[in-house]
Amino acid sequence: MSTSVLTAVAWPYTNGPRHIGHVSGIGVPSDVFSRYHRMVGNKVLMVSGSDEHGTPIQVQAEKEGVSPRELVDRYHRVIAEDMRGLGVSYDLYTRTTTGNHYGVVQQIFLTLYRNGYIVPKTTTGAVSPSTGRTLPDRYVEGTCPICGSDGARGDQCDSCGNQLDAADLKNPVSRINGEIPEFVSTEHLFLDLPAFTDSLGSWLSTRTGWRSNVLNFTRNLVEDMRPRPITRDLDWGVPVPLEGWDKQSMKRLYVWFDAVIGYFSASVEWARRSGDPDAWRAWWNDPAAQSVYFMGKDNITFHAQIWPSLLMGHNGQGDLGGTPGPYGELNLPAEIASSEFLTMSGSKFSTSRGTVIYVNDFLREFGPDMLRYFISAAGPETQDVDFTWDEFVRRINFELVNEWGNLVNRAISLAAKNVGAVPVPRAPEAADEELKKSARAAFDTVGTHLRHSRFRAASQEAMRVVSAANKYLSEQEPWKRKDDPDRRDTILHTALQVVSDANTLLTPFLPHAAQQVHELLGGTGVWAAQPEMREVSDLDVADRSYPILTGEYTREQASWESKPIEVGRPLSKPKPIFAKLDPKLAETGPDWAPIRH
RNA sequence: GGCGGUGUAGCUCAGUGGUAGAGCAAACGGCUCAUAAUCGUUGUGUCGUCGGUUCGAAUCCGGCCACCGCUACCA
Repeated sequence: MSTSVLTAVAWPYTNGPRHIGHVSGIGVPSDVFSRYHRMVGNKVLMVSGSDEHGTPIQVQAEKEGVSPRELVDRYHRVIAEDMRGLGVSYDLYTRTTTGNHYGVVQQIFLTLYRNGYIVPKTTTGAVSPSTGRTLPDRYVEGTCPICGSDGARGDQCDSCGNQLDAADLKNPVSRINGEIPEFVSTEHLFLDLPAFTDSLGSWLSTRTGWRSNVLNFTRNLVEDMRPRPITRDLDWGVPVPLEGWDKQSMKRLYVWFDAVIGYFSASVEWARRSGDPDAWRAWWNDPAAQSVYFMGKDNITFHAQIWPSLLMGHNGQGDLGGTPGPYGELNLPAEIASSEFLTMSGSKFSTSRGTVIYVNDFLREFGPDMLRYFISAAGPETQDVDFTWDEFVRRINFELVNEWGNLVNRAISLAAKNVGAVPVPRAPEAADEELKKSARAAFDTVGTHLRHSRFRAASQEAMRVVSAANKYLSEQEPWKRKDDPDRRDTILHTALQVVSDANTLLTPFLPHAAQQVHELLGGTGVWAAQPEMREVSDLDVADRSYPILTGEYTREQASWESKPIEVGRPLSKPKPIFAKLDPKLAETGPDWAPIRH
């Protein structure tokens, strides 16, 4: 039976190109997951986009001397290209500066407001005198009132580690332009999180199958929920659709509020572009649909606490009750698949320290599947993982190239040389049946791991089939069977069948290589479909266009089963699907990201 | 400070009560179809530390040590 699966992928902040840490916990795992579900026959909707609002964008734009829109136009394209190159199969990768997103966000806001979950409050905050914009605490610098050290930030002092309030800093200065911030009282709208204490708490208590760290962390949060501001004094964001607020150029919805709604607005945009504007309902209104959210651990609070609260408030399911808005009752997250962090030589990726590896550099030199394999086999799934070139070279050369690449080359070369086509199997023996059986059984074990987002275990199980096939060939020695062509053909047929099965099992991880292997085995057409960049017109704003990622994944042939290979298909001597990495890479790193000693 | 995580073979890790595991690395041997690839054999550990529960603990409980993350106006 086909299930509707929504793959909701965290929205990258549009302030620069992606590094491999960004995609290791989010892009690659979510894509492996989605590809698997499509192969099983489920209806997958995979959405994400660029998160483009907020103070950091504005600050950076000013630093670069461009408008915020120019900045995000540039990086949206760069990030989309990174994802395309990696083969992340979004049904829609869009952005938050679209007319559609603005409309959906405002509609959700209005429903929350009508249901009583949004309340005004007057607060005191730092404001830049020259621009009138909110100055977030971390952009205020001064002397720490506790330990007296200079250079403390408004949110926290790095010297003594205490949390601070920007208003308490001595000699506060804006880190953006050095001016002295004003502390003014200003009215803002708040999401009334305490009004979800009971509803969110009881919802969480019914969650099963979530990773325990996500559940524990969120339960902790629920114990102490305070109203959270959803507006800012800023002119870069979604306008507040309320009488009196909509005309103020310096009041906008706070970026986190509009960004999480992106999962839903992107689904709506996808539906509108598909020709059936209500098509999103299969994933959002049908309680049988599954929605799985992929993000880094720093984002758990937004996905397990705030986003469910927004949805409950919209649905009228919070402690204050209410009724759903025009979108009807929207599904809450079924699973929060949060990842840990990829570190670089023991510390966080850092642009300023030069410890960073950009996706586009990586793709240019190694192509997508080596990175995809490494992340799947050794990514930060349950704990932080340190990326080293040494480990990368080892995994790729010994596991991917030697075992899998060589098996493909070995089996097809043998068949091509001896038969020139997929040979006819004669009387199979026990060893043949056993190998084929274990390959067939792997569809269950690997599939179970993938459904539970256990990508390391899944790829390991798939590789087990590869090892078994190598061992089988060594034992059966088909190259010594010139005097018994029937037996030789049976062995070669078996080996090719298992290569085909292993290729299917590896397709979610290695979609590009899988396409090649499909063709080496004599197949034609699209085995694993890839996303494409498309330039589209904004659906609601005249004269505006932007690039999206989308794809026609229904035309791909890959399906999650052992398909009998077609006897008689011509085979020719293959070219290796992977080139081995130079071992020197392990010591020096590539010249665009050299290892520093 | 609070919350949480991690500490198992040289390396990367799996292993939630019943005689310590995998892959890689190392050593030796086989094979030579294949990208010097592949197959087989072999070793290795006070499972951070101290104590407790138990017939029995890497596995449960408590103390301690080391490293790390989060701590909400960060998007």
